Amino acid sequence: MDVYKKSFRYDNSKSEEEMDGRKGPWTEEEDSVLKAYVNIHGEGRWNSVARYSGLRRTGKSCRLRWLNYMRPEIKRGNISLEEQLLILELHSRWGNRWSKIAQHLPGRTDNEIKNYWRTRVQKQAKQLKCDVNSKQFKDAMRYVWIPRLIERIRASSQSTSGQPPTITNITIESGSVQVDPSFLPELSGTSSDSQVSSVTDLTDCYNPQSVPNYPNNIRNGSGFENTAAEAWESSMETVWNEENIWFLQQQLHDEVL
DNA sequence: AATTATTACAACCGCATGGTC
DNA sequence: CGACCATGCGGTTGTAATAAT
Repeated sequence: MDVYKKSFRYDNSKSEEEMDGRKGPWTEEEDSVLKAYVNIHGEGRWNSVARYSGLRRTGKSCRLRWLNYMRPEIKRGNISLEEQLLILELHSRWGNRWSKIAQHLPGRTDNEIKNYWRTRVQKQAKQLKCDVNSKQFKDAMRYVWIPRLIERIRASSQSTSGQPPTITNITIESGSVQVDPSFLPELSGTSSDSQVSSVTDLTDCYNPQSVPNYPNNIRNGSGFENTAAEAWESSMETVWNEENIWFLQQQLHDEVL
């Protein structure tokens, strides 16, 4: 599932770099060498990997390539709704502790989560003309974005009976998270989505004056097109274990009460 | 159809941390 | 204790792909 197989055009052909240590995108040959070496010797000792594998890369580079791209358990593809929810929740608690957050998302790397945050979440904040750490934006996330995600997760679980247990089993105190689904911001990230419109939705629906009495005051959002988002969501692969579900339930419980 | 703007994400960098001598 | 080295982490950059104009 190599979605991202771009061929960057760093100048990889310089013989000096070949001697001193290459930079830029990894080639398939390099990947093969790294994979073979790690399969034999295991992870860690990255400087040794760099030194003895024949790769002209730094230990750092080898480590990064392995952890963020080549590990067999790496999950590729779009971030699922459940994963988005977990990222938002955990980030609200831990801030930019990407590595820590990633530990609770099996198959996802800190780099991927960081990229998700920067490209999606920070962009929303920018559109709202507020800082990502501001109360305004945190309220928008807490009272608009997250409930929306929960609703969508619930909806998707109801439409897929017989599925393994998922995060959709979360129980939230009645009345605490009741938001008109059509009101909430678009979160999807497919290339077919209109990034601008999704941002505009969040901007439009967020009304600082009405928020203090949330959740009852969140109303009147205009709907927006979900087609692309739903197509994207339906293609998601979600792997959840009991521990993750329990963990998120705790997170949500703490937030709601 | 061509050009410009935006998005996604791999990879790099600098700094922090921890282990060893 | 301090110097050195390896590794980990978070911020940032660069570029291909895609969307918008």
